[in-house]
Formats: sequence, structure tokens, C-alpha cells
Amino acid sequence: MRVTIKDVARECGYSVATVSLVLNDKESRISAAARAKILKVAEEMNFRPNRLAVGLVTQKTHTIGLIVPDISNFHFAEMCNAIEHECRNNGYIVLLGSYGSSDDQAYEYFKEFIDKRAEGIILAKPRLTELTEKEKMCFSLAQRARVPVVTFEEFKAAKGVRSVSFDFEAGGYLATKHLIDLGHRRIGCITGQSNMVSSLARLKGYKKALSEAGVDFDPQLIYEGEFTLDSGVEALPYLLGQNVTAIFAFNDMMAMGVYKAARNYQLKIPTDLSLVGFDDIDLNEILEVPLTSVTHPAGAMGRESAKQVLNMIDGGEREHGILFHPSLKVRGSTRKLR
Amino acid sequence: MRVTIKDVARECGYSVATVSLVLNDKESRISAAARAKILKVAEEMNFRPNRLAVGLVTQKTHTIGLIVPDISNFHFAEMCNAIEHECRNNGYIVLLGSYGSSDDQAYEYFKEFIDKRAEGIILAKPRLTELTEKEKMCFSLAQRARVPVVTFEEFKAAKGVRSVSFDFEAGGYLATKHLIDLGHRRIGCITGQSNMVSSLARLKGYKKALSEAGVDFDPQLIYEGEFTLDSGVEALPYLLGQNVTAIFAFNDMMAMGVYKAARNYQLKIPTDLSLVGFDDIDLNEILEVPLTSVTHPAGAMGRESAKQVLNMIDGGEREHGILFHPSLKVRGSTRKLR
DNA sequence: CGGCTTTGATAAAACGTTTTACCAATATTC
DNA sequence: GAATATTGGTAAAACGTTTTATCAAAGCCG
Repeated sequence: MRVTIKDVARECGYSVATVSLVLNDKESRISAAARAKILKVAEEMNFRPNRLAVGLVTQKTHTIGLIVPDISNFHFAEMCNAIEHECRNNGYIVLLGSYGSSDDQAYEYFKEFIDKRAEGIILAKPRLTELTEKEKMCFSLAQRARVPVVTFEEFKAAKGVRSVSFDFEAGGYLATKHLIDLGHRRIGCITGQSNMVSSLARLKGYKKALSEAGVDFDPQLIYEGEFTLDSGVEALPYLLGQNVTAIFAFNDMMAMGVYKAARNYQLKIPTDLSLVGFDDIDLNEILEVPLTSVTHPAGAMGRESAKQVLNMIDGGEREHGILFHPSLKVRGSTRKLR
Repeated sequence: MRVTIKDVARECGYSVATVSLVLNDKESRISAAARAKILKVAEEMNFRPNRLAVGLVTQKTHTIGLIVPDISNFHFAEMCNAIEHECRNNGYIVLLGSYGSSDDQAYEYFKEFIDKRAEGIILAKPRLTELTEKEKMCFSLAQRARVPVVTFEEFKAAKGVRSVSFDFEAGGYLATKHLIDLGHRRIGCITGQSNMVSSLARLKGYKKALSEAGVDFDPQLIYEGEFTLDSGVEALPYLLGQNVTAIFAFNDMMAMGVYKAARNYQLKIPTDLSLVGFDDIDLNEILEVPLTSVTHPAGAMGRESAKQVLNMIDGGEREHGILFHPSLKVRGSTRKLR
């Protein structure tokens, strides 16, 4: 049913080798006549090479694997988009894996993508504190197969893998410092899961800013969320109970939750409560009270990740990776105390 | 470097055939001893089969191709997420293509995915009015290769392809009817590109509702947007110039643009202007003035698309496809006139 | 013990390409 | 006109699997 190179060869009376040579434009001594005829027949027959076969022999698939926790999440959607674009522009196609809440699934994809001969892998897996056995196994698998790996938003993962990461600590510091400068002292925190490196780092920045200002750290002001809207909704009543005058949410989604909950409590932001988010999603500008937030450039970081894998595929040496830095976008949701 | 089935065979002293049989758990008469040893050795050596080779011989790749205009768009992000999940749960992996504003690119992906032996394709390409040559070529390519295709949000594309579509006309009707019922007569419309079937359908619904209420259609009230935030921002001043009392935006993003612009004009929604959106994205509930919107269930539709391809891959017959229906979520952005 | 089954395993073809080494025919040189 | 170089093209191996038909050895029967 599908037309193969053999069909083309038979049809135009040349050998398979000749057809392949011509179609791939290899330098070789094939007469102009043969060349023309082959090109014409291949076109007419609508011949398309089987990439599996090509990949098998050339060891090149022009495919990279992309593993993210959740594509429908703003941050990762942006990131995926940038990666997809960068790859496309370099002739690469992306295999997508979204593992949701199943940590194991991430590594199933990892293995599967290697089996499918992806030439590189971008892994966006907020790492828990230590590398598990499974993780080690995957990295060593990749290493033995010489498949370059880029970890997204991790400071370091394993040797031989580059990481495109982000200075979450500086972000936490910036947000907190801003609130302190505005006179706030009781600053609530809505964190992410406590075993997540990126959440811990933000918290470290928060503590650092406090301590610089001579404010004691109060664990009562910390609410552990899960980066979801609902976490923000639930955090607000608790933190109000702690008499906070400001809240630093570890991502914008949770800040949105605070907005939403605040309406129920007749609370005005920023009059009654200052609020800082993290990620600086586009949405922030559209809100009635635009959200002050820490920038976290998903697109740029995604693009960079893609560049890094592609570069490694091209033979670039394994380096240390690259670190992105945050800045603070001050908008209407924060205000001088009193 | 990578361990192949030959390596395993050599290592444990059996033939490649035997190893393959055991590893794939084929019913065949292999001694328990051999079986045990092979399993053990394969495990120890960390053997993983090359999927390209497997695909070449079995003609199965357990891969489907997904083509969307823009992953970072809420609607498609939701859709992709659902598809990815459904596929994963059925042992399929997705190849992702996002073609942005380049129509041609969509078909480049289409061909590329077929070449890569995707077993099915989901194409989310808001079709312009007529099928182009290229499109026809792609569909016939898929047909000859017996690769099932599902078009997303198209009423029909070509024979042999199922479509998962949405009744945009009913959506347009619902939104408009609602505004009319509230007493509005001069209702502005922010449409999508005028050659897009789905935009035309919404418009048809709009006109139908008007005519049922005996209101004359006024082309001056139509502003052609591009489904972007900025389109909404730009549309507002124009429509205000036409003295509208309500606006129906063909998607929520453009409605957000109206919100944003309204702030600059000191306009209160819904006091001074009623606003209805389309898509009913999660965000709508979070807004200070929650947006009344027409539901458009991206997740459910994505899941259904995946089910349809998977079913066709399993030998299910080509049917007519399936049509999703809208409903109206009334929230705070619309209000009785005067 | 000779023929027939059963058991356990394998050789080899196939999937659709790329690529290298080689070959036959023609042209060139002296 | 023989030796040599050039031209145009191809055969065949390789990539890493799956699968079918076949084979050798062992077991069974009378």
C-alpha cells in the first residue's frame, strides 16, 4: 500500500542504491538523466521514506523527548511551546510526556524515549531532595547510550547532564525584601511541597530577607500548599488567623486563589493585604488589581533548554549548564503598610 | 555501547530467536530453565529493545501524532493534556507539532508524522473555507497508508476521517439570546478571522438569535479580531463608537482584552457594558467580575479525540464522528439593560 | 530396535533504508 | 592497440528486531 524505495527503483529501472543516492542528494557520479528521472518518478509516486528504517541505519531520528509534569499548567505550556519552536526550527520533532502526579511515570517516559531513539531528552522534574535508584538508573542508561539530557529548573542532577535552572532563592529574597521595604513584618508564605528543591530555595530566600532586616522567622506564618489555585484559597483564612499584613505566594496560581478567597472575606488587596506572586504569568496584567510578581521566564528557559540539547547533539561538550535570574515586577497588589 | 538482543543472546548462550520469544512472552515451547536464565541476564544487562527495529518489523510504533496551532493557548493546552493522558493510559506516546501561524507547517508535521509511522493523527486545524491541494494530498496519503485521522473541531474534513467537533453556531446563538433576553439590542461582536469556519458558525448563531428577536443585523457592530488579547483591547473603542450596550467576544481571551481596555475608559462591567465570552476557561471564575461565557470543553473533547483514534487503530470502523454541544455559564459580567 | 511424537531451540527471511566497495563499460593516453 | 583512467551504476552488508518453518534430540510404543 505504501510506496517504498524499492517500488521507486523498479518503476524507473534503477537500483535501490541509485535511488537512495539521488534522493538524498549525496555526492556521487549519477548521470543527470538518471537523476532527473528518479526525482520525477519519486515525486509522481509520492514516495516518502520510512523514518524507522532510516533511523535504524543512520542512528539519527531527529527527535527529542520532552518530559513535563503538566502541559496544561501555564508555566510548562509556555516552556513546551518555546521548546517545540526551537526544535522545529532545527529540524527536530518532539515526543511529549506529561507525568502528572505520578513520579514513576516520568521515568517510564524517560526509558521509553530512549528506546524510541530520541537523540536528546529534556526533563522537567522538580527533583525531590535525593536521587532515587530509578533516577540513577535512567541517567546511567542515557549516559551509556550517549543521549544528552538537560534537566529543567534543577541546580544539578547527575554528572554528564546539563541543567537549565533558575535562582529560586534570589526570587524568594526579592519578593520578601520588597514587602519588608514596604514596612511589612508579619509576612505569610504559601509554599509548595516541602520536599521540593525549588520550594525550599524560595523559602531560603524568604528567610534570608527576614534575617537581614532583623525580623525573626516565625514558622506559624508558613502554609504548605501544592501550587494549585485551591491551595491559595485554603491558605488565606489560616494566614489571616496569624495576623499577617502581607502574603508571598510561591506561584501565581496560588496568588489567584488568594484573590478569589479574599473576595469572600470582603478583603481588599492591596488596602487590607499586600500580595506577591511568583512566575509572572501574562494574566497578572489583566487583573483588576494587577499582581506584583517575581519573573520566571518559562519561554526563554524553554528555548535555552532546547538550544542546550541540540548543541550537545551536535557534539557540544557537557558543561555546567546555565542559571536564569529573577526580577521583581511591581504592580498594584502591594502597598506601603498603613 | 547499547546492549542489543544479540548481546543478550551471546551472553546467555541462546539464540536471538529464543531470547526474543521469551522476552515478548510469546507462547512457545521454551524450557523453564532457558526462560529463567534469559530473563535474568536481560535484566542484569539492562537490555532495552530498539523501538525503531521493533516498529520496522511489527508495523506498530505505539505512537500517535498530535498537531495543534499553539500549545501555550489555554484551550489547546487543556486539549493536549487530555489527549496525552488518554494515550498514555492506552500505551501510546504522542508526537507533538505546534504550527503557530504557519499553515503550511501543519501539513509538514502531518507528513512527517506519517513518515515516522505514527499509527494515528489528531489534527486541530481550524479549517479555512476550502480544502487546499496540500490538505487533500495529506489526507490521501493517510488514507493510502491506512493511518486514521481525527480532525478536531471541524464539522467534516474528508471522507475516511472522523471529526470531533463542536456546535459553534449553537454557542453563538446561546450567547446572543442571553443578551437579547436581558434587553440588549445593540450587541457588538468581536469575531475571529473571517475565513475560519468556527468563527463563521458563531456569527451565524448570532444572526439567528437576532433575527428570531426581530432585530436587524448591523454589520457595523462586527469587529474582526484574531482571538488574541490585543484584539479585544482594540475592539472596545471601536464598538463603543457604535453605541453598543453589550459585547459578545468569540473567545475569552478577547473578552479579557475588553476587561483590560474597559479599565482605561473608566467603564464598569456589567453596569455600563455587558460582556459574554466563549470557551469558559478556568480563569473566568477568578476574576473580580466573573465572566459569563459559553462552555467549550477542551479537555473532554481532547479525550474524545484520543478515544476515537485509538478505537480506529484497534480496527474500529470510520464513522461520522461526534459533535459536542455548548451551554451558557451565566456569571457577573452580564446584566439586565437599564 | 525402528518408527512416530514430542520437546526445545534455532536459522533465516523480512521490515525499508543507507553506504561502501566493487564492477563493467567507455574514454584517454602513449 | 594495449594499458590505464574515468564514468555510471549496483550488490550486498548493515541496522536490531520478530516470526515461521525447520531441525535435532529425546521419549514413547509395540
